[in-house]
Amino acid sequence: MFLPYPHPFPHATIRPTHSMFKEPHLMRMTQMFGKTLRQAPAEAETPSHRYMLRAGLMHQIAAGVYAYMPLAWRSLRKISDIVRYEMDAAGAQEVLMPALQPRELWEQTGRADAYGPVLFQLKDRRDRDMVLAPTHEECITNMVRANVSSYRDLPLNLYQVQSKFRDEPRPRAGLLRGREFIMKDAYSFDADPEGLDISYQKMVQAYRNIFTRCGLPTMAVEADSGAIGGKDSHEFILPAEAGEDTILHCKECGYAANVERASFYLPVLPNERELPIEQVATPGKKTITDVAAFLSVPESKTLKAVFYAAEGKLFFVVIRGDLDVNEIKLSNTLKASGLHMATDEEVKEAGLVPGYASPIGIKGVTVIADQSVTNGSNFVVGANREGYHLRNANFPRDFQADVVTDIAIAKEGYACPKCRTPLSATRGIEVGHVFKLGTFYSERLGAMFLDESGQQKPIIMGCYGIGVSRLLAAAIEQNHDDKGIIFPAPIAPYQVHLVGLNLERDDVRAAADSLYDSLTKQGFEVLYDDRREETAGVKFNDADLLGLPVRLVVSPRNLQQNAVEVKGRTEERGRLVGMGETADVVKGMVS
RNA sequence: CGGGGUGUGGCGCAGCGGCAGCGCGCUUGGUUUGGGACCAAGAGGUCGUGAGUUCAAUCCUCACCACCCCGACCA
Repeated sequence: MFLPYPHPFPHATIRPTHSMFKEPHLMRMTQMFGKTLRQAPAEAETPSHRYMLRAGLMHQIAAGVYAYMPLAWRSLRKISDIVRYEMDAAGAQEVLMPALQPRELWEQTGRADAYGPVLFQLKDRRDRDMVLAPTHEECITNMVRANVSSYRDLPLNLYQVQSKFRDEPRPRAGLLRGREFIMKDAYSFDADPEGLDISYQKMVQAYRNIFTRCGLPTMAVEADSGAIGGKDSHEFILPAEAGEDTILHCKECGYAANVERASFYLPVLPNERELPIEQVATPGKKTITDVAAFLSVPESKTLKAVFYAAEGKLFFVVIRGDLDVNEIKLSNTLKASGLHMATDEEVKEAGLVPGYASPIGIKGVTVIADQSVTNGSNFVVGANREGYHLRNANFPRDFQADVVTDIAIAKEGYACPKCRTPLSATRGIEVGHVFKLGTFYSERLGAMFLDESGQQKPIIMGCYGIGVSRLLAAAIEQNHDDKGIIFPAPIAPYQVHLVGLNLERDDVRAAADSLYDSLTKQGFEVLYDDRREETAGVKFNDADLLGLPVRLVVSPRNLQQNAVEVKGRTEERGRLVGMGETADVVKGMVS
């Protein structure tokens, strides 16, 4: 092999000690692709979106579709390397699956329709229906089916890190909700429920390790498992203002749940003697607030009637007046798709009077009661007659329900279901989600195995996702100030931002070059601002914007003392360190 | 899918029937140099697309497209 030039990376054989990258990680700003913007593009509002565009981390190609530029890609690689390490450590094996799949595969599980318009669909040249995979349960189950046939092949855990596609109704906030995004998904396969419990717990622990190692503390909360998920499901939430999820948690006992699923303790009302029912005139009083005030009773002594419609049917929902319906819980109870609040017309068609509807004497409509109707007595309810309500309605004396269950939404300040301490609310970003899937996919796709007694059984599955690209955005969402990004050290694109000032001076440039060289040789990842034409202010502002953990300044002023200024991104001001001690000081800051 | 908004140079914006402008960025030369320097000279635009009105359309009308925000939705 004959090289006409000196090798461009003379340190390629040096093994880095502080970096997870095996290749040399040299980068001078004069060479780096991507530039910073003083003003963020107008379309970006969320901090992470604005900073990622301003700092030259990514480039938008379409709504919810972005190209990752070198800095973002380095950060994403660090995240996915941590993910890979922990998944491997937990015994999972990495695979890579196609994004392009036949629609037929999705028809076998019924999810082609279930996903609806969110599923990207296309045709190949032979007019065959194809999809871009939004997730990979079908694909992996199909693959496992062909390769697992005995309990001896189990347990098994396979994972992938790759792009997934969802035609979201509304892409949002840059990488927080994209239509093409990078996701890590792991799928576990077990012979029995106990095995699934173990696989699940291993993944939960791996997730805690991953987020901790990324420098991103998350909370694991109980989550709604949706229509297909099994009984257990947890989300990993990164607290941040821009988050789309609301979490209720108890500071006393640690209970934490997504509001979609959170329950709460409802104080027991004193048992009253049931009084005879009576009608009262309540002209023009349609809302619970009005009725309660008009009759001088607390809202907890009223019952609220709410109507929902789904799949052409009307559902009469009764809940205590001081509570509100959680539509997700309701939807899970009804197992109906397309649930929505019924219109006044739909209500009238069922022979009911909006504003004065009553569960008493109702026929031909499914009645769902929140369990709160059993907590309290002598309620005020509608009389199903314009302008009238009934006093002293009692369950089950005066009305019955087809289902009585928990369909109430929890709110901040309500009592913790476990210890009765008032619950706190936090907004957060869902960065991970684990499910116990059960046998939904294995049954439909025929992924069976023979157990020890020779009996054929469906494999029991779990799935475990981490939004890798979303995690990057979430990290910035949680870690920034008015100057720019504040990267947690483990996922920063580079560890050190080396700023050279007055580089046209030979002595300064020589010192900065040599520090860059030396740190790089020792395995540090250094982004070297070697631009001669930019002023100090520009360089400092770019350093703040890019948000690398450590900033080093080599300048004539510092050089007089044979020193380098060292400043952490979050520190107010830097301190001078002898040139020779720089590496040790930096090491302490990034590890 | 409903409501709202925006499309003019790489980014931020102004212009509003009659020669397409400003700031930043970019190029060249010079002066500067520790928190987004200064002077001078330049390069760069099918004014989102199509149709219509008009002597004349970036501007008015209509349709479409794209992007953003709120909501619905988000296994």
